[in-house]
Amino acid sequence: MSPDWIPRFPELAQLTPAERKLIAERAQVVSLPAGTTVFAPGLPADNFLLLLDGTVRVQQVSASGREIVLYRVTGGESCIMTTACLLSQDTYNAEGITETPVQAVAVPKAAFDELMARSAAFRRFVFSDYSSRITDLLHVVEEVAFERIDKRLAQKLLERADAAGGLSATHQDLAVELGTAREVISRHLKEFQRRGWLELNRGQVQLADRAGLERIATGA
Amino acid sequence: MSPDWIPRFPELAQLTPAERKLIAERAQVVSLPAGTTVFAPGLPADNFLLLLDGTVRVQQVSASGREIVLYRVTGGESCIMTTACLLSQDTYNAEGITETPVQAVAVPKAAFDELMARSAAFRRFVFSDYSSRITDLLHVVEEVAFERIDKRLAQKLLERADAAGGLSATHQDLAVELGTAREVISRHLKEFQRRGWLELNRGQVQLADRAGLERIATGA
DNA sequence: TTTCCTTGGTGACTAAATCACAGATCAGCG
DNA sequence: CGCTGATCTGTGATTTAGTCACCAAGGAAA
Repeated sequence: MSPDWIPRFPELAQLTPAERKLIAERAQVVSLPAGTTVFAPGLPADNFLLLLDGTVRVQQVSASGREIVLYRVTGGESCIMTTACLLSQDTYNAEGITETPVQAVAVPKAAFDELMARSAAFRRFVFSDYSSRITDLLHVVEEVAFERIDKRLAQKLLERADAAGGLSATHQDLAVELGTAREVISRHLKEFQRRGWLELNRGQVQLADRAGLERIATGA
Repeated sequence: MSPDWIPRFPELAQLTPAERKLIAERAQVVSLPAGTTVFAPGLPADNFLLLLDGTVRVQQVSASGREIVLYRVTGGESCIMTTACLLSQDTYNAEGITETPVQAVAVPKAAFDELMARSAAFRRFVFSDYSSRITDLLHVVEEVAFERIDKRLAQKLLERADAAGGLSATHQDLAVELGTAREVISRHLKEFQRRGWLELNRGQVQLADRAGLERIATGA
């Protein structure tokens, strides 16, 4: 009884029939509306999540209330932070929130442990997820510690704009993406607009000259 | 044949005799002089390292040459970053360097995989190490993104000074600890000295008033 | 001693963050 | 429709951090 979502995770293609059966019996497909807190300090985290659809945003909140987006988990990936939370003694202040409606497979901790014990493929899957997240975090450290805000903002705009160059986000949203202050974003956006690289409207950014942004984004 | 170093890792106390035998036969105790590069971009990483003695400093280097210390691995801990490097496609720019002479147990990748397959205790050990490192990285992100340099510098001085309040480090060393510029450190140290909190000599900082530093370090 | 290298000091400037507002825009509602 | 409160954006003033360009002191080595 191989569940029909297995093909969504190429790394799990090598699971044996018995392992597929185990996962089919013990895991549940869940639907979460946008804005659901998937994990947070203090919340019990007793499921390993495999995302089928939608995205989960993982971010950190400081004592002073400022926030920074660490990374996003999308379809075909797993959200190891949930389980990592469990293991760490130190409390840490990262939280995961669904950005869109999400369909996910929830694997209870006991089943997760059993799969880890039995399946080399499952172990590889989990480890590669850990590695990706560590890579993501290293990337955040590098950006925050060493890169200029204008460069990071240009990168983020190019990354998050849709095919038509549109992007729905307030200045505050963009500030959280980069872990900076709203005023800083407002000023840089204004300067980008002055240079003709984009148009601004309340809650909306419209890219007008990707090449200009790309020059900044690559550090020219 | 349980190797005599097993008690150094409490999490491994529950290994069965067969698992101990496996590790005894396949792992090697190695000695590394201070300043050895344990892992780095481009270097093959084919051993899982368990530290017996000494410390490994893990740091990140930016394109522009600036550096930041991410965390340290000390006796009784394992250095998962080495294996994490292997799994991640994306190149990343963290490197591990021994700060002191180091004694470590090197477990070859094949033996590591076998232990992961056979021992729940070993899996818990590895996962708890992953979690600790993620926690460390989250802490770095938080500090870099949200905290003031004077506060972080005071914390670092208190953390790294010996019992007598002495600390051998150049201003540049301290700048790397915090991922900032040498001049910034020089100016803050000077100000701390002016307030009577410490004495400065070439390559040496001597704390004179821990209470003063602690007030800054806790954000007063 | 002279030379070279490392370390630390400093002024001038740019970038970013913080603080304190004020104006603009929008959604909901009487 | 026209208020009202909430959200979003703009902006000046100030502080903090980072960058650039040097120079000088101290120590090591030739």
